[in-house]
Parts: sequence; structure tokens; C-alpha cells
Amino acid sequence: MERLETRELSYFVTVAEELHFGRAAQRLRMAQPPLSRAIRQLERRIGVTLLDRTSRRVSLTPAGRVLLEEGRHVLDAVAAAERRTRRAASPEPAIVLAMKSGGDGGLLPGILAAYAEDPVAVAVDVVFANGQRAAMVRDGRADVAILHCPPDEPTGLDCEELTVEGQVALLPASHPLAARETLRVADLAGEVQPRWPSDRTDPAGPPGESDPSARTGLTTSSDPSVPPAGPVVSDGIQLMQLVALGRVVAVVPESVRGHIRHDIACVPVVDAPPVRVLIARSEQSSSNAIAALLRVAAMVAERH
Amino acid sequence: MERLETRELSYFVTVAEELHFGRAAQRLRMAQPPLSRAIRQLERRIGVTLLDRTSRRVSLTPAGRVLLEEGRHVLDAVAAAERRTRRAASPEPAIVLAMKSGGDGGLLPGILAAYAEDPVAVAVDVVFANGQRAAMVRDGRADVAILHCPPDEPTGLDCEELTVEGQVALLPASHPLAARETLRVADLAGEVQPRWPSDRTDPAGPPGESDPSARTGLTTSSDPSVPPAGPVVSDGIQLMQLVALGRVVAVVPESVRGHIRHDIACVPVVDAPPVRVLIARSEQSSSNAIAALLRVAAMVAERH
DNA sequence: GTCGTTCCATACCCGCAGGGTATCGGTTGT
DNA sequence: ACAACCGATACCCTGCGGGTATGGAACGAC
Repeated sequence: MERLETRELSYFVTVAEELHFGRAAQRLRMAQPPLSRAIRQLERRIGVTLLDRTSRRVSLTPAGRVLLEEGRHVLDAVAAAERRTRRAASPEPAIVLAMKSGGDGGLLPGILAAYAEDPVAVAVDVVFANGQRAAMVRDGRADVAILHCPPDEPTGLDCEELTVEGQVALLPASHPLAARETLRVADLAGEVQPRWPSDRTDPAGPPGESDPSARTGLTTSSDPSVPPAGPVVSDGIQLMQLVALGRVVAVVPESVRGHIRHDIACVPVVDAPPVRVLIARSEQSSSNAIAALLRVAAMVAERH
Repeated sequence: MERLETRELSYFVTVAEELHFGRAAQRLRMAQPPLSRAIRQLERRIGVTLLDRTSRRVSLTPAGRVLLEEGRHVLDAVAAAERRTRRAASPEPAIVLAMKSGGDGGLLPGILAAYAEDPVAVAVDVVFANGQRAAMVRDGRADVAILHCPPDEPTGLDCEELTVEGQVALLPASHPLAARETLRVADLAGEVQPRWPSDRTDPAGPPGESDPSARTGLTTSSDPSVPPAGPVVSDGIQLMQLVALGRVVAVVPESVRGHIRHDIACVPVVDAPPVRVLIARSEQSSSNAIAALLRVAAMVAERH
């Protein structure tokens, strides 16, 4: 009995995501027949049917769904192994911390200062990433990340809760609601909300690769109750500009109050779900430098 | 740039464990030259030196140590992917729970009974394993395991603490210390303690493969301060027999008091480190059947 | 020093697995 | 009924993964 190879897993994951051999082969930069054959071999080897194919549509069996999930995990682990090994070979090792700009609940300066005192501390590279932070930890692009729990999905990560924050609405100072003491989510119904770039899907793929949603030709506005999707913003400055111009209204964790422009009003949204600010790392990684950072972070967060 | 294959990783992990190309090749059932070549290719591909070789000895670089750890994790994940997929394809899915016999702190019956009430419950297969329980969860042979924290190493697992137990010494009724109310670890110095089979290394390997320690010819009694290693016991019955015969004295969690023979005395060891009883699962595995089991277990443990 | 042993690297060869092109055949929408 | 779509099959070929033979450096014995 042979062992599963990562190439086969990556083939299967791609097909399972596309549910279409032709497109999957395209994404994998190969022809469709060898791909079909490889998947068949995979199925025979583990003795399980993973896909139900008619010549018209492809769908996952229950076993296929679990292999999709497990396979993604394997591929992340492989990517992480490679990246972490490369970084371990660099002359001066460092920890990579991923966060959304302004998304640290104001805790990061204190954490870094306290960590620098630690005997096992090493340099900390802070990188800013909008979506993808959890994925970055999973596949080794980052060692730790600061996540906001409702949007982010910390499955498979080793997390520590730092704070729980309420949310506030950012409004142009001239907005009718700007004078209110508090708001409720219902008050903001119909307002245009900004979107951050693709938190869900992996925007990687080789250049010249088209967006999957663009491929279908229509903008997948499946749910008409959602207001017309707002403009895509990729950093806090852009967001502030759009708010100031009255183009969007944003709901963000209250700690961003610290760095907003004076022409923007900031009103608590009392019934918005509270946001848990987490610090997460990969579940293995027995590095004590990283463990120390987590420990210090928890202590700093403890005493507000 | 090509992707890392699991075959290469398994080659590297084997070499890194043996620190000897010849023996590694033997374990991998292949000749030594292709193995050397494969490792070189691996190093060139990721652009990092993993091993320092003189023609006399092989040693790991820091990067090599990282890849050894990450590689093991990948191989576990691959094995888990295959096994979980196979089990998902079985007509009637079940959860596999691994435990040491008598190692459940007396909680398991209650947990299983409560779990059976849960709406999403599925069948639970209980398997007994002496060492290896953590590894079984990591590589998919089990879905959850009951661990005893000091000996077991829950790195990379998602754990829930069920209880903390003190430890007791099992002595033959005729033993001079059997009448004591309490003991200290020092009192047991010099007593012969039983050993459980290979908690550390993987005893797998194809039949006809010799034990690595046997290969060196000597019994690796590197630390002479440890009393002459006791007999290996592989289940609780054997242990009880050996204790009753006065051949060994065992120190075990206090919950085993429930099922000892009448000719064995049981005395608390007050300064033995307390044992944390954990229930652990793999860090991903978003299966809600498993999540429910963990939840129920925590509740049952809560109310003693 | 020299010889023998050990052990990793190099040189060279071979078979098959993995990838490509051409084409078939079943399903579906018009 | 026909065209379009899409996965499966048939067939070829290159390159990679594996084998054997041998080189060459490092140590130990004497």
C-alpha cells in the first residue's frame, strides 16, 4: 500500500473546490485527462469513492468532504514546513506577527515592549494583512496573528483571548445619525458598508488567472436583502476617506477610536455582536520564543 | 519552484532520526545512493542546508531541526487524512476513543452515558492503548483520547482538562510500607518500578525490522542512577500480578483504587506530581459529533 | 605511516509513473 | 435531432525515482 503524495492531494483539493475537472486542470496548469486519471488512482488507492461524477456534474461524497478538509490541512502544513524551515535558516531568526492595521485593540505596543524584556525574545516582524491572517498562521507565512473572532475562523489554531470589544459605527460628522449617543444595527440598515478584499477565498493563483466569481459572468448577488455591495477598501486610510466623503458607513471595533480623523463621528452600536480579540499561533511549533510571546501577550491583556 | 512531496519529507525525517544514511535507507527499504540524492535535491529545492555531513558523522542544522518537527507533523496529517477518509466512507460512522485501561479516572461510563443522550451522538469505539495515545490522535488512528498529562505530551492537540488526580502507590499487602497512611516519593527510592512498552518511539516498522536499541547491541542503560529497569507490563492485570508477587511497586493515579485486587495495598504518595486527566482531539476536525463528545465530557467532569 | 573499515557521494543505467494529444461516449439544453 | 459540454479511454513519450558499482574522505589499529 502506497503513501498519499501531496501532489495527489493538491489535485484532489483543486477538483473538489472547482467541482469541474476541466477548470481544475486549468488551475493546475495541466491537461484534463491526466488529472482524471490521478483522481481515479487516488480513489483506488485508498479504496474510497470521493466524487460522484455524471458527465454533467461532479459532486463530493461524504468521504470526499472529509478528504477535502484534511487535504487542505495537509497542504497548509507542507507549505508551513517549507516556509518555517527557510526562515529558520536565516542568520537572524525573527517571529512574524500578522495583524489588520488598527486591529490590535491598542494592545500591541504594550505587548511588544513587554516581550522585548523577555530573556528568550527575538525580533518581531509585524506584517499587515486584511483577510488571510488565520490562513497565514496555518500555512507558515506568519507565526502568530491577532484575529477578530466573529469574522475570523480560528479552527486549527492555538488561541488566547486578549480582549472583548464592543463595536462602533464610523459616520461622516454631517450624517444625521452622527449626533446620536448610541445606535442599533437596525439603524444602519440600508447604509452602504465597505468590503475588505476576499477574506474567504485564496486570491493567489498565477497572474492571468481570472476571479472565480467573474468566470460565471454574474456577480453572484444571490441574497437581494443585502444592500448593494459597497466599495472594496484595502486599508484604514482608504476607509476613513470613504467615510468622510459619506460614501460608506463602517462598523468597527471600538479600539479604533484612537486613530480616527476629526471629521468622522464614532457612535457605539449597542447590539452589534462583541468582537473577541485573539492572539493565535499554529498548534504545534514548540518554539519557546513564540510561546513566550503568547504568555506575555496574555499578561499584558490581563491588566488592561 | 516545485512543491515538497511527502515522500521526500519521509526520507528526510528518517535520515534525521537515524543520523545515518545507511540505516535510514535500510529502514526505508531502499538503497543508500538514491536516498542521499533525494536529500540533496530537497536541500537544493528549498535552498537550505539541513544536514552537516562529514563522511564520519551526520548532524542536524537548526533549520534541519525545524524541518524534522514540521515534517513529522505533515506525515501525521497525511496519515490522518487517509484514515479519516476511509472511516468516513464506512456505512456507519463511529468515533474512536483511545485510552489506557483504567486510565479514565472513573469518568468514562458517565461520559458515554451522557453522550448517548446527545442528538448528534454517533457510536463510540473504545480502544485501549498503552503508549501512543497522543500519537494516535495526531495521525488519525483515533479521534479523541484520554491522556494523563505528565507522561503524555499533548502538543498539537486540542485539550480539555477533566480532572486532576493525586497518585497512589500499589504495594503487596505484606510490604513493610503497606501499613503507612501516606508515603513520599523518597520512600520508594530503590523499589523496582514497572515499565509500559515504548511510550516514546514508534514501534511500527515492517515485520523483520529490528528494534533500534537492539541494533547497537547494548541496552542503553545510560543513566545508572535509575534503579535496574523493571519488567515491561502491557496491561493492568499483569501489573496487579507483579505487584501482588512483590516484584514491582507501581505509582498510579488514585482513581485506579476502584479496581485493584484485595491483596494489594494502596497508599497515597503525597508529594508525587498530580496527574492531569485530559481529553484531547486533533486540532482541526470540525466534526460536530466529536465536538459534542468533548462538550459532554467537560460537563460530566464538572459535576465530579 | 599504512592498511582496513566505514560511510557518504558520484557515475551510470533502467523501468515506469506522470504528463501530453486525440478521440470517444454519455448527458443536457434548444 | 443536433450541438455543445465534459469526463473517460487510448496511446505515446519524457524524465524522475530507484538500482548497482565504485570512488574518496575520515577515523582507528598496529
